[in-house]
This record gives sequence, structure tokens and C-alpha cells, in this order.
Amino acid sequence: MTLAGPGRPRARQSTRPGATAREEILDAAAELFTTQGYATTSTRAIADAVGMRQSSLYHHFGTKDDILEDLLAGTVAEGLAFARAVAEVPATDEGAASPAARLHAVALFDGTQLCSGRWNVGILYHLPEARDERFSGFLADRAELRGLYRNLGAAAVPAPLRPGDPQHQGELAFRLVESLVSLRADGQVTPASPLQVADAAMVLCGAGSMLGSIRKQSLELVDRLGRELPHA
Amino acid sequence: MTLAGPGRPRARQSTRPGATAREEILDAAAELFTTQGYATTSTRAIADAVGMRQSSLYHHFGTKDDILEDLLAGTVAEGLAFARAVAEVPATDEGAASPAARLHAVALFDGTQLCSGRWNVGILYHLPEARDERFSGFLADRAELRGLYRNLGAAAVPAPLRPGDPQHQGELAFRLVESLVSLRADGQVTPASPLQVADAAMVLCGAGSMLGSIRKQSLELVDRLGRELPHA
DNA sequence: ATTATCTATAGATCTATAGATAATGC
DNA sequence: ATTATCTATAGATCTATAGATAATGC
Repeated sequence: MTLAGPGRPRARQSTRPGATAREEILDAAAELFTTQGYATTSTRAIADAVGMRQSSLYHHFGTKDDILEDLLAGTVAEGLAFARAVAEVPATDEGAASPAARLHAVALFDGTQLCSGRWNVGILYHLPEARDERFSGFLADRAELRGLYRNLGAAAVPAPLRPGDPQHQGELAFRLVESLVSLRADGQVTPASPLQVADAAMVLCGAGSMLGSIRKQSLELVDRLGRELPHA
Repeated sequence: MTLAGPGRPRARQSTRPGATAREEILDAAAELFTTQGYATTSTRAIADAVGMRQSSLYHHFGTKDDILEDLLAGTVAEGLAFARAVAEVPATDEGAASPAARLHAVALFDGTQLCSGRWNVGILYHLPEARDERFSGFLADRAELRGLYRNLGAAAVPAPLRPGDPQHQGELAFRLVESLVSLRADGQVTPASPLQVADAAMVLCGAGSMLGSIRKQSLELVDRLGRELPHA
């Protein structure tokens, strides 16, 4: 393995996935940020993990913050797009999208995403740094997603079961899905976890007895709308 | 306000709560670690917040890690002590401690703690740094607490309602309680939140219809055992 | 000319230690 | 003598920039 000389385009034989150097950097950063934290991870550590020099990172990203911003954006974008699509499905064709089934579908889609990536990127939400105004784009997306959960919850739960805040169950559903992040961090996720969590959200909404039909509608929604999503 | 000269014991007139310098440091560190993160918070920033010099911190703590360790220990200790006590309450006196009521009580106690401190210290669990082996004492306590939730859940849920992992509902209850941390971080906690979450855990355990009597037993447990706890 | 890398480094931290100083308590 | 503070600093980072170099593509 010949060392790349100055200026010579690096021989891209890294074991790290990614078609471009930029993607390799994002993958390495995802690994390091999620396992060691943002401030603790130096740009040098990222560069080492990719096999380039620290300063070379700056050809691909303006600042270290830009790397985190990119990762954060990547984690909500698809889930938000799916939730928007679900919220807009017309309710009136052959009854194929009850409010409860919509919420189930959103939870299932989100949960599956949180459990399936190479790294547990959902953990980035929990970084204190992520709450900074620098990342307001990400924060706005996440707030919008949370709002969609709340609205779906309000529509799904029959009025007598929701005293006080009508969006309470939706909020809990959102949090339950996000808890997959901690579950995964503790090594407790199984392939069944996303479905279990989506089901649990239904139970919280008082729809536990209708799980059979809800699941069927939900899977159909995930299948149909998931395919239509612009893929990253 | 005269500046303290070298060696002169600092005039302790800080607005920060704490009878001793050590407690003031812990309070300042709790504020900064929870809002800005661990690595991002310099020992200088902590010292400034307390009104002393950076190096003076090292009279009270050996290293920066020791400060975090102290805070982490403080956040689980009481909850774990309570959960242990609840698990050991004899079940046979006048039926005053059904498994469901025990789980409810533990969730309610924990949740109340997570929502009530001056700072949202539960967020420290989410710091990637906290998962490091350096803090194995804290990690072991937290794992034990999680185990107690799981056992209580298994005892509370009637067998036909728990296919697969018998401790699944207990695990979800644990996560639901912890989600109060994120809820609080997003400014969504109300005084009712801990009870709502404990109730939700009951619904997940299929005990929603017995909430009335469970709540009554739970409050009694919290009241009685909470008073007996060695107070920090 | 453009792209992707390199070497070298400025400038700003940050943690922890060494040693001085003054008040307190015996 | 002990305690709690201070000043000063060593030594190790860390981020981002400047400028050189070589391959590529027009």
C-alpha cells in the first residue's frame, strides 16, 4: 500500500463505506460523535478514521459544525417527509387511513429508521450541542415532526380518553419512539422493537383492541408512501 | 464588595445555592453540563460561575471527571434506593402492594425526581461521556434500576398480555419515565407529567382499567417509603 | 484551471500542578 | 498546622488557515 504523496488523489481503498470522501467523513464522524460525543471528537480523530490529514477535512466541510449539521439534517429529513406525506393522505378513499393507523405508520417508519442505520445517529439529538441555535434548521424540523405526532395523536384518541391536553398521547408516542435511541445505546434493540413501540403507542391511545386492523393499514401506508419518498 | 485577596477565605455571598464551596461547584457544574455539555464546559467556566479561580476547583475535586461522577451518582442514588425498598415490601400484609402499584410507585417517584431538581440532571445520562467505563459505578446503578423496572413489569402484567419477552413492558416503563428528561429539555413538562407517565406505564401493562385503585396504593407507597429513605 | 491532497503553523484554548499567601483553630 | 484561596505556568491539545504540490480534464 503506497503512501499517497502530497497532492496525489488519495487511493480510495478505505474499508469505510461511502462513494465519495465526503460520505466517508460523514460516516466516520457519525461513528465518533455517537460513541464519544461531539466536543470530545477532534477533527484529527475523524481524519485519522478516514485515512486523511486533519486539514484535508476542510476541503470538504467549512467547519466542524457543518459536519454535525449535515448528520443532524440527515436523521430527521426522511422521517419528517414521511410524516408529512401521511398527514396529507386523503381520509376518504375506502377508509384506508384511520387516524390511529396513521400514527402507527409514522411511529413504525421512524422507529425502523432509528434502529437500522449503521450508527445510532438518533443519539445526536441528545447531544447538548444539538440544542444550540447554530442548528436551528434541524431543531425546526424536529419540532415540526413532534407537532405532527401530537396532531395525529389528538385525532386518533377518542375524546373521553384524553382529559386535559388533547395532544398528550401524541407527545408520548413521539417520546416512546425516540426512546428507541436509548434502547439501542444500551444494546436492547431487537428486530421487533420498532413494531413493539408502534404497538405500544396504540395501546396508549386506547386503540389496543384494534391492533390487528391498525397494523394492516399501517403496513400498507408504510409500504405505499415509503416507496414514493425521495430517497437520500 | 471587596475582592478576596490571596489566601483569604472567599466571602461566601454567591447567589448560587449550596452551603459549602463543594456544593456550589456541583450546582454550577450541573447547570453548565446540562445546558452546554461536558467536554464543552471548561473548568474555568465552572469556576467563573462559582466566583473562584479555575485552579481552586482542584482543592475540592481531584479531576473534572470527579465532578461529573458526583453528579451522576446523585441522580440515580435516591431512585435506586426507593426502587429497592419497593421491591422488598412484603406482598402479604393487607394486599397494599400489588405488582402494578409497585411499578406505578417507582415510576412516579423517579419521574417526580427527574422533573423537580433545579437542573435537568437526567440529561447527563444521555451524554456520551457518561457511558464511559470511568463511570462504571453510575452505570451499574442505572442497570440495576432498569432491572428492577423489568422485574416489576413482568410481575405486573398478566401472562397472556406479554408474548415474547416477559420483561418488555417493564423496559418500556423505564424508557417512558426517562423520556421525561427529553420532555423537560424541550420545555414540555407540567406538574402533571410524572403522574401522567406513571399512568401511561400502567396502560402499557394492561392495567388501565384499574388505575383508580393502583394510584391509591402507589401514592401510599411513595408516601410511606419515601419518608423512610436516607435523605441526601 | 481545478481538485484534492499535503506540510506547517498561528493562535487559542484547556487541564492539572507547583508554590505563595493569609485566615483560622489548636 | 490546616484550610482555602490565589498567581503563574507547563504541556498538551485543538480548530482553522496559508501555501505548496501533483494529478486530472479541458
